[in-house]
Amino acid sequence: MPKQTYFHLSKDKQETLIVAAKKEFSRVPLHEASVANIIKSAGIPRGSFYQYFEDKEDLFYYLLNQLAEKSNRRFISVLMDKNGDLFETFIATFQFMLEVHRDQEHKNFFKNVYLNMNYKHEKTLANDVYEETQKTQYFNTIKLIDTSKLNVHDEQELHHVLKILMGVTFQNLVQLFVKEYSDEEALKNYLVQIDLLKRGLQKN
Amino acid sequence: MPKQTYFHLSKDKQETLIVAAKKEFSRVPLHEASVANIIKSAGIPRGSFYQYFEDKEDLFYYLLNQLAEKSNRRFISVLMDKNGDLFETFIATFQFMLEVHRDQEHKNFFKNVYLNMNYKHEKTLANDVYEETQKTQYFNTIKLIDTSKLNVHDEQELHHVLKILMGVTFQNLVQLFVKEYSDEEALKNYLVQIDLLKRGLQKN
DNA sequence: TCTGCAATGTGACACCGTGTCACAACTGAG
DNA sequence: CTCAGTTGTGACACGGTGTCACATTGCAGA
Repeated sequence: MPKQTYFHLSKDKQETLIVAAKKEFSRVPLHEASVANIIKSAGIPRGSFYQYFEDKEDLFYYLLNQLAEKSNRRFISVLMDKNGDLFETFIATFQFMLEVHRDQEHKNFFKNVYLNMNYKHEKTLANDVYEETQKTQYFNTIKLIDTSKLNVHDEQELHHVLKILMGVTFQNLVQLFVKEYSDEEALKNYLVQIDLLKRGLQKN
Repeated sequence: MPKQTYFHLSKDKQETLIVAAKKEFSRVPLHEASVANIIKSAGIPRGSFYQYFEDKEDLFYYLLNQLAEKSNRRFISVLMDKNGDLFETFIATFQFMLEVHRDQEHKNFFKNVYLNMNYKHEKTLANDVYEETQKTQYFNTIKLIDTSKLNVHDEQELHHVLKILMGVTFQNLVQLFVKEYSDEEALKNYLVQIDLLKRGLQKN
């Protein structure tokens, strides 16, 4: 989390920092990004940077979290639109992600995120970061799911279903960049996997 | 891949390097590891290191690949033992992984691998690295699978099933370190997920 | 045994990035 | 106008990387 000093800055300056950061994190993944480039691009002295952020990771995860929150809100609203249908929601979300990632403004940034998707990145994207909101938000989301269509017996199993779906979804987004799939191919593969998940991998 | 020079070294010296590398990569994840520590521990000059390896990544992935190959051979032999039962094989492999990771010699190394599991790590562990062997090995493995128990219609779907199972397996191994589960808890969770995958997430 | 080329060993060095710290500038309450 | 608290600033110490000129070794052929 950025330091208080950062939040005392004018919205303008905050935005400038974010833009500069995104530019650098679009160029290279986190561990190759340099503070030097960010400050040059934002036009602030080095010392100031460290007044605002602990380090580049602090800024990176703040940025990633902002984008994740947007996605998360979208996920919830789609879930409501689809009357709690989890599969439909995941598919719609995946499609939306394809669009977002196609967009030049975000493309390279997400490429660097997904190709270096480690636990902390995934946790951030799964909106698991700032613990206060985490649990309540999770329970609110869970409540929206229509479990009557799901093959689960208790909340425990529902939790695992979510884990599986998120895992598979992330995996497919990673593949999008690794294999340089077209949107159509990526979606096709994802749909096959979702279908397999729905109907079960084992023959009855 | 290490340079030829490395392979010209005596087995002893090779082993010393490997031990030193593993020590450093157990201490910290790849991007925090330093060549300085490896050479100090191995007792070789800096210049020599760069005679043997392109950089520390080269050494890291070589090491990881060695371990992955061991796992892979094990996977295949278990698959044969279990007469091609994919689920049984994955479960047995997961259990074996739990044992291996419990072992102090490997524990921290794998912790650093899994908590920073990015695409390249996963690809290496999935034994996807050196392209020549990759495809033939994949097809040989596939042939061993008893598809009569699986809810798949073609090889394409089988491929996706493998993707899903590997993804879920990796995810659970990561959780082992993130949540610091006991072996029993980790296995319990994994079994719940495998069971869900088998029977399908959607109610009939 | 000697010669000379190719392969390997070596560590000082140039370069680059990080995070800090002493000091400067600003701000606002009294 | 003052002064304490906050923020701005950039030079700097530190540590890590990969290279390169030179030293050493190994070995084939005379």
